[in-house]
Amino acid sequence: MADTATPPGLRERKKQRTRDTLLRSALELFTERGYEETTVDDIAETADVSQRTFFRYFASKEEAAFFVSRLAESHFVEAVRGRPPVEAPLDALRQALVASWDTIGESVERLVPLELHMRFYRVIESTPALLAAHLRRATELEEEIALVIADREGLDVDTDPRPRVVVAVFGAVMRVTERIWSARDDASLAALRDLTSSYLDQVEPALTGNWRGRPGSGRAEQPGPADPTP
Amino acid sequence: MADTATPPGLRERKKQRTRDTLLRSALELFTERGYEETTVDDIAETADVSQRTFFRYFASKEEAAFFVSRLAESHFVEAVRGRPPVEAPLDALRQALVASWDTIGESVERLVPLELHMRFYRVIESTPALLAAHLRRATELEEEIALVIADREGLDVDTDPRPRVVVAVFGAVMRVTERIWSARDDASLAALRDLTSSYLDQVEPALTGNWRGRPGSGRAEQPGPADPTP
DNA sequence: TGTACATCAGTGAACGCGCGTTCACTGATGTAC
DNA sequence: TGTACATCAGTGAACGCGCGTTCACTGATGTAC
Repeated sequence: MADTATPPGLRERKKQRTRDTLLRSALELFTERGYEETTVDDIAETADVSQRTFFRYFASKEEAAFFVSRLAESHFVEAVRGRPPVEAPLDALRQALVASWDTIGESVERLVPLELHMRFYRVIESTPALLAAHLRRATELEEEIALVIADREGLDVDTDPRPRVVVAVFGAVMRVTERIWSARDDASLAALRDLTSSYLDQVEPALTGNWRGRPGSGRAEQPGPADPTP
Repeated sequence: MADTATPPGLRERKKQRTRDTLLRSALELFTERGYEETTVDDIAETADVSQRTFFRYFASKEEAAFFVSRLAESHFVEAVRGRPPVEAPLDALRQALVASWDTIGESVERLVPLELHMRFYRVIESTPALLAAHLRRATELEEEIALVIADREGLDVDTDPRPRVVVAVFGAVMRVTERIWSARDDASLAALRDLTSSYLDQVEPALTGNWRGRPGSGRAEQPGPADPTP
C-alpha cells in the first residue's frame, strides 16, 4: 500500500495536481454535457492547460474517461486475490465485490468525488461509444480474473473451462444489473449493490428448467412434438 | 419467408448487386489488410463506385462491417422464437443456436461466402474497435432475446430477473467460446459449435461450489479464518 | 547561501488523417400515353 | 413501338470536424559543487 520510496517533490506534486484537475474536468464535462459533446480542447481549457498537455497525461480521450474505473477494477481484482481459499469460486467473486464496494470510496475520492464517478457510470451506459469501450474493457478484466480463479484452484484455464465460465457468468450478471441500475433514479452505490445481490441470487433459479413446474432440464435432444409459438 | 410482393425490376437488382459488391469488398479488405487499415475510400474504389455511393448504402463503416452478422443474429432470434414451449429456457436457447448454425450458411451465402464471414469474425476479435462494437451489439441482441424468453414464459422482464439472467449467462458463455475459437487454428463453424457446446455443459459444474470436494456453496457470510493467497 | 547546469512539464501553432456530410449535377431505369 | 416525362442511383469535388501528432521552444524545479 506504500507509495514510491522517496516522498514526492514539488514537481511531482504539481504533476499529480495537473492530472487530477484534468480528470475532474473531464468527468464533470462528460456528465454535464455528454461525452461526444466534449472535445479534448474543452477539457484542457477547463483544466487551464494546453491540449498538448492533456495528451502528455492521457494517451486518448477514452483513457481519461476510464482512468477512475481502472482504479476501481484493480481494487476488485485485489479483493478477489485476497479471498480465503475455502470459499467456492462464485462465492469468492461475490464476497470480493461486496468488500471492494465497501471500501472503494476511499481510493476513488483521492482522485474525484465518488458521486461524480457514479454519475459518470450512468453516462457510460447511455453513450454507445463509451458502452462499447466499457464492455471491451470488462472482458479484458474477466480474463485477468479468470487467471486469478484458476490460480486459486490450481487449474489451467486452457484445459479447464470452469474458471472462465464462472467469471463470465458473474460478469454477465453484473452488466445486466449495471444497465438496469443506470436506468433507475437511485444512482447510489448501495442501490447497485442491492440490485446485483438480488440478481446473483437468481442465477441458479434462472438456469434450472422448472420456472413453473416443467419436466426438467435434462439434455433435451428430442426436438419435441409441440407446436412453435406463433 | 416471401420476399417483396412484386418481383424486383432491373433498377432494384442493380441496387442489390451494388450493395453486395460493396459488402464483399469491405469484408475482403478487412480480412486481408485489417479493419483500421481499410478506409471507406478503399472499399468504394474496390467496389468501383464513389465514396458517396458507399454512404448511400451504409450509414457508417461499422454498419457495413456488421451487416452480415446482423442477418445471422435475426436468424438466431427467429430460431429462439420458434422453439417449442416445453423446452426450458436455457435448452431453448441452446437448441436454437444449434439449429440456426445448421442453416445459417444458406442465408449468408446469398450475400457473401460463408468462409469469408467466418474469417471476418476472427478479425472482429483481434480488432479493439470492432470487438467493442460487437460486444455492444451483443448486449442489444440479448435484450431482444430476453423479451422473447419472457414472452414464452408469460413473464415481465421488469419484475422477474430470470429472463435477462439466463440470456446473459448464455451470451457470456458464447463470447468466451468465440474468443477462444478465434485464437485457434480451426476457423470452421463446426469447431465453434463444438467448443460452445462443451462450454455450455460446464456452466452447471462451474457454478456449483465443489470443484474439488469443497464444503458447499451456501451463502458464505462468515469471512473465514483462512490466510489470503500471497 | 549562491551559482551553474540538467531535467523536464508545459506551450503554441501547425499539421495529417479518415469519417461522414453537403451541393449541384448526370444519366440510366421506369412509366404514362 | 415510340415519345415525353418522372424517378432515383450514382457522381465529383469540396468541406467540417475532432482526434492525436509533430516541432521548436520556454521557464520552473531539481541538483551538484
